[in-house]
Amino acid sequence: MGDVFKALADPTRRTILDELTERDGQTLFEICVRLTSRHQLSLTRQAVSQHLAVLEEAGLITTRKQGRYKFHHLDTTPLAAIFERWPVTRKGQAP
Amino acid sequence: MGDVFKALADPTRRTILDELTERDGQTLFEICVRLTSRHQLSLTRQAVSQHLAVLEEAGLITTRKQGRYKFHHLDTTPLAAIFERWPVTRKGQAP
DNA sequence: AGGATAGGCAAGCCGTCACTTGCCTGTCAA
DNA sequence: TTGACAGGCAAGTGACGGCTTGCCTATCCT
Repeated sequence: MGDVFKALADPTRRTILDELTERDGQTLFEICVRLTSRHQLSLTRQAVSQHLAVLEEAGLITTRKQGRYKFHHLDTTPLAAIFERWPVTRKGQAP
Repeated sequence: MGDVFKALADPTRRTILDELTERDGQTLFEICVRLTSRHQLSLTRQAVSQHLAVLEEAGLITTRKQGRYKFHHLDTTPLAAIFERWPVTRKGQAP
């Protein structure tokens, strides 16, 4: 479970999750392009690749290889464990 | 929002949140004792104090000072922003 | 077949972070 | 009032993390 938070601790990785939320199943180069063109993040391909490896190890993304392409898919199920551990109490909720 | 994930990235801080979930409004020394006695974590008082500062800056705990005691209270409302950003899709949920 | 494309592996650099050590401030009780 | 208790403020150290550089493998297209 610690891997999930470690993965989410980096702002670039959170931006990657945002990009996959908007358009799922992107490849490494697509993510690189969108990070530079839409978020002004000029990162090396290897840097993004390492970020994706961290996200995959945390279980937040799954990969599907097809030919020479590797597509990345978002998986938010690990986030559900957060709420089971520390229930979120909003205003007006019963104590 | 990045402060929340940075705060949750450390296992000791997550354990502190667990302790405050079980018993809210603890003081610094109480947390120290419970970390050592129940979680086998032998940390200095200052180390725990720094962890609490990080958690407070992230908005995950609030402090209430009374005399020479300072009580720490859990606040899980920042966690709600996680689900608003990346909706958790459980199995059997409508696409 | 051969070049171009998509991606992987490994070492190195630099900043941040967790933790300690040392000392100082404020509050309560005897 | 003086010590004991609860907490705070730094500065220093060692390790981990993010990023780059350089090179290598695999797949597709002409």
